[in-house]
Amino acid sequence: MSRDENNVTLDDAGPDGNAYRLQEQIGFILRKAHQRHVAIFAAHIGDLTPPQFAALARLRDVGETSQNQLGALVAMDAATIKGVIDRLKARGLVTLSRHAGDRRRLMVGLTPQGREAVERLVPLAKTITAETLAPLTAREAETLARLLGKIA
Amino acid sequence: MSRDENNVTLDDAGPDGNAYRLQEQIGFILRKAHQRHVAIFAAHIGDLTPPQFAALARLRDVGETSQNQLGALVAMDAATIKGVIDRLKARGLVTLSRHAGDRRRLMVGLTPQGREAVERLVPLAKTITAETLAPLTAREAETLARLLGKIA
DNA sequence: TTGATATCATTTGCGTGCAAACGATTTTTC
DNA sequence: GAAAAATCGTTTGCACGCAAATGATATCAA
Repeated sequence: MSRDENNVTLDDAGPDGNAYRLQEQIGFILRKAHQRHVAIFAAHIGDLTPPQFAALARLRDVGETSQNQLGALVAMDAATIKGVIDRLKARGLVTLSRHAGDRRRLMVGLTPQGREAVERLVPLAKTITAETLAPLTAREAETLARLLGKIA
Repeated sequence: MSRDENNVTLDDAGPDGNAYRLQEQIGFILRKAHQRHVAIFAAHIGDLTPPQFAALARLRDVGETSQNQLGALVAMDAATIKGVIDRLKARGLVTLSRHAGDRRRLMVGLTPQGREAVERLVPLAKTITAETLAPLTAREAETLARLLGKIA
């Protein structure tokens, strides 16, 4: 063996070992991990999606807020949060009202049923988090959450 | 201070500190991290989505495969991969043909343009991975990929 | 005050992502 | 070989998620 000492990779790679394997890319793994979490969520909470639950849970914490503000709190743009809120409204879990001082704002609040739903589902949500992290040790789960938070 | 020694949490929590904060749940952080990655992807590769690129990249690695098989390789169910392939087909990046021995199978292959697109985009894809991981050290990135892989 | 700009919300269009039901084709089982 | 079961693909319906365009209202500046 004279030249070509970098002959370590398993498949096509340039002379500097610069292969591109989809399965190793962070975006691909991220998508799969997210998919698994959604599946676990659906298995435990069948009648509410993760975004819907997120909106309810955040609403419980911060109280009545404008629709777009709530969207910012749960990482949804204006178009997306609108659909989520519409569906929660149709199920009687939130109330909508115009802001007194600013007629552009659409205020969103929890109904008693909405609040009851959050309280009832929080234990399940904890289970979902635990099951998602089940393949990891407590220490690893801590690390994952921290690193993921950095790139989120 | 006599009882209630666990008084550490910042907001509502039971006597055993069991608060539920949405922002700390792995599913929520996962969704946000995924969103950021998709945004970075779109900023670099505007005319192809991550799933579309994933299908092309995997197709380059494994050669001609059936539609559902390819779906399994890129973590998409039958309904989803169909839409992705349809759009790639419409853009002349893949070819479709019936399998000789099994007339149920729809074989998918790269066209010359499809192959050219993959080769051209792989460097950009590497940049996208790097930018997504930019907030982390090389060591942290390694750890994140490993832990994420465990829960994916 | 008015005119420009910013903000809040809505709508449309497109692309995932999944469940469920379906038809067509194998493969298995008896 | 015929019935039953499995596999491959398609279609429909629903729910995000985002870009872009639009209308209504508020705020800022001249």
